[in-house]
Amino acid sequence: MSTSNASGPLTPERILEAAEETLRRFGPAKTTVVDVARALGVSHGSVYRHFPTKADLRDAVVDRWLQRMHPWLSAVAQGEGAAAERVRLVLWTLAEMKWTQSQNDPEFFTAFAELAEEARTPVVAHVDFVVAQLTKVIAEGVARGEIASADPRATALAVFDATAKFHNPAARSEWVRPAIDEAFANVWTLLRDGLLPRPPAV
Amino acid sequence: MSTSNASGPLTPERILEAAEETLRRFGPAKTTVVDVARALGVSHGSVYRHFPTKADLRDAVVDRWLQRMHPWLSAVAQGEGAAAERVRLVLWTLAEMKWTQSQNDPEFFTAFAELAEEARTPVVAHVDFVVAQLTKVIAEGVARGEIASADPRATALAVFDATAKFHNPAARSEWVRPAIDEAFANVWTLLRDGLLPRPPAV
DNA sequence: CGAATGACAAAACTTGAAATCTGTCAGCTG
DNA sequence: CAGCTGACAGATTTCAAGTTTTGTCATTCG
Repeated sequence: MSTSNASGPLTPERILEAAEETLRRFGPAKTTVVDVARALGVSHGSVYRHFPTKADLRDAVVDRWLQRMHPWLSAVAQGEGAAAERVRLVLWTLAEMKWTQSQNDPEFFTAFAELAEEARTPVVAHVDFVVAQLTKVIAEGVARGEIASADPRATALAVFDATAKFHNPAARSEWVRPAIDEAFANVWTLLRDGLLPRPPAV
Repeated sequence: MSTSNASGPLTPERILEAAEETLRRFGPAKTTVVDVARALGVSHGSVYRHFPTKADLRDAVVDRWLQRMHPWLSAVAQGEGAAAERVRLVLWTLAEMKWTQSQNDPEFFTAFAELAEEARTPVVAHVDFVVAQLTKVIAEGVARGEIASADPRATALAVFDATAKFHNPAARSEWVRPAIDEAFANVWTLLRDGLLPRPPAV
């Protein structure tokens, strides 16, 4: 019996699509490779032809999820306006996207946050991407005299770490509005004052 | 048969001592109220006379553990020197005490970190204490013209939140030395520059 | 001949019956 | 009689047997 699927050859992309859908429906605890294969109308052996282990498949799904945010972050990083304001926007966008997802679909977000805890590699790549965007904006701000920093990458890491509470899914239990907006505003006030160049002492 | 214990009447303090010791030996998952009672040579009914539920006993142990840090934090908060430096010292001491414990006795620290995740009330009290210390130092700095802040409590919360990565046990997996010392230094540079008053623009 | 299958062994999970634990309280004991 | 005990009911956890899942690979299919 051939359960052959309408949509062409089996590709990593089609598997990832089906895996994310299955994860969404059953949750990370209940999703098996056989479930994913069934959603595609193939045997589980075929899935293993493209992803050597279940952990690799899971990491690839997490990677896809994280990378979907990247265009939005690039956009605000490359926008117009003062460098400090663009740093704020990158951090805010990063946090806001996660808050929104976590509020709109808590189960899905929790599922992905749990997966992300295990999936070191894609998370490291995501952090690297965000820090690279911040570094670019800060370096530009330094060049224009809008931001004071001896080492733009160190400063980028510092603002990223200092706002961890707002974008790290591990802290999601504290994302209660409106308290979290206020906390972000308070932290940002301090960071912005730390970024701005000081006029030479009199 | 009386397994009567040498040391006087059963007090909450003696129970907490035994509970902490038992938790340390068996871990939070394997510790039962019966174990604690056995360590004291009493029946578990006697423990329930002093703590209405196991959760209350656990919270009291966590509370004791967190409060043991308080004298050290008060000491640096009340020390001499510039206000900003004392803010740094409070945050550093808070982080350092946790890093040290987590390195010296990882199992014990993990156990307590897990307990703390469930024990809302003592954790809130601990955060309140630390923020109160920071608020005092910042308010003093503002009075002396050493620190710029429109609202010392908001600023205290901001520096506390901005350093969450360094003192929140939930982030303990990232406490790898020496990377974490450097990350702290970078964040602090930014926060300090945000705290210092700016000379009036020319 | 490359892509896919499905039978298979080992590992990881599920299940439910037995054991243990929590929290109560009537009664004992010093 | 104040403080403690231990039997007890209901909730939770353990453990071993049974089931499912992962990952491999010889074989089949187009």
